[in-house]
Amino acid sequence: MSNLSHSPNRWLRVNLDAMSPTSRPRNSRSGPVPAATVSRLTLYLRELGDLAEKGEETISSSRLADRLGITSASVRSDFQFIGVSGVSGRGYNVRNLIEQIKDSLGLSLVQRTIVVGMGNLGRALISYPGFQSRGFEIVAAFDTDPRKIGVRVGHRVVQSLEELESVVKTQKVSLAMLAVPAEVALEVAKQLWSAGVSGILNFAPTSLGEGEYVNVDVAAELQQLSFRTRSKGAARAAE
Amino acid sequence: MSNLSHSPNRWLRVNLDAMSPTSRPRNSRSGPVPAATVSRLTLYLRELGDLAEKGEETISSSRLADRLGITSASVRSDFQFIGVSGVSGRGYNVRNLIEQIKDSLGLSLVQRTIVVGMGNLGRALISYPGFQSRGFEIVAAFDTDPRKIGVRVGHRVVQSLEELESVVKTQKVSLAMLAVPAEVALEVAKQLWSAGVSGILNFAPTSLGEGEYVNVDVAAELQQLSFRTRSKGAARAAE
DNA sequence: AAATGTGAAGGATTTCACAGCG
DNA sequence: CGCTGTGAAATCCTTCACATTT
Repeated sequence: MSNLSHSPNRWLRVNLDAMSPTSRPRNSRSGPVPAATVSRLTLYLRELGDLAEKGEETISSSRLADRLGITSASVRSDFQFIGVSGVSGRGYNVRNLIEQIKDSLGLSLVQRTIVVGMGNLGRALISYPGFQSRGFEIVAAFDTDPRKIGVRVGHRVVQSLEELESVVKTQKVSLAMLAVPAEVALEVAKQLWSAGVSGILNFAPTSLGEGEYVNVDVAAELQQLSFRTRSKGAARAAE
Repeated sequence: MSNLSHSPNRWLRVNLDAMSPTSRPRNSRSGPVPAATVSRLTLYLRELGDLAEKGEETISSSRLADRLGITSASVRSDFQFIGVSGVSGRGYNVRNLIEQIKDSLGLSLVQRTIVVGMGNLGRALISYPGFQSRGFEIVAAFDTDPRKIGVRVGHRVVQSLEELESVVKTQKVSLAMLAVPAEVALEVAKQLWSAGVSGILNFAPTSLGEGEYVNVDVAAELQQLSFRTRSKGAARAAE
């Protein structure tokens, strides 16, 4: 349930009648939010966070676009998909924009997250300070290696995978970051889904089959970078 | 915005059985390789590596497609872009495929890479064993913190950024992974480009402006995952 | 004047569907 | 047969351009 209990305000003009998770405002460019839009929404959030810190109150589509190297039309069209409106001649209200993007990404409440696999990468993830401010809280860490279980990493104690299901339930975990060796990634992923996790961010270079997941494959990104530096001399930076 | 792709015809050469290191086929679906294709090529490489290990000699577009959750037409069309051909009724030769994809991504030679920033993430990257087999060698590590310089991480000794330029030159470094705090990322990126690095894989959640780079923003990926798990119940897993 | 909101145009990418080959 | 190679169709995404709003 999205709770937009902000006081009415002249910048914000959304139809927030009964927004159940799957319903969309209808002054939007109707239809489902395109994947390309979703991916840009996360970038807008990043920039808007900066702007808010600097005390900026409004932002125009074209200034925001410039910061990201995209077109202003693209920005406006993305905002329409999530039903955000601005003010002609002035722009969009930064604070509202942040709330509405968060809301449409399912980030109005902090998402409770776990890390599975306490190798170098898993430990780095646990200690990374940037999650909290972007909507995620790491509530537990897991490994199978008995030598690692019970050890403190950051400010969490590593637990056995046997405790997975109960932790997911009692702690209301929704997402997991999977940082285990590729050989076991699929197997552990199945355990995660069956324990009730709803999505996995997978750092192993493997497909995970049926469930909901996103891969982060650093070597693959390097390979794409390699291609760009070879072929086009004047390529646009992207992310 | 301006689309300044200025790559009409660079070098066009055949690469069927005659072998010449850097060649670009012409029985391709002419024109530049689409970004979407490039990103899938890296995934094909991953799967093909597995298949090769298992001793498979050929693979059909549809079996490969199934493994990645995409369509076989997509696979065939991607292969056409890089001028790879298969055999009717049989499929594609795994070993050749690997070579040709590597070739078209600029990976026929190992790419010499550095890591800048020896925090938790930088150290995890240095120790990650998966780069070598996918075409990258980490040849040096850098930090600015005097307490870290001279320290051994993995099997490299951390160097000062002052040595950057000379290392890039003498070691023929082409790519860098940037794992420094967001506040200094842009500044360090400029140093990297001016030292002669041709592409940067940026782990800080910031845009880097003009040069050639790709961002890996873990929190942003989590946010996209969050969206997917909220909205569509029957979403396709992707990467 | 400055900026939004949006049809319509234009590209890019994906998928279809099927002829033809081994 | 099974599978490739490929035009053509379909879909998705981006950008243009301009009327409209504050």
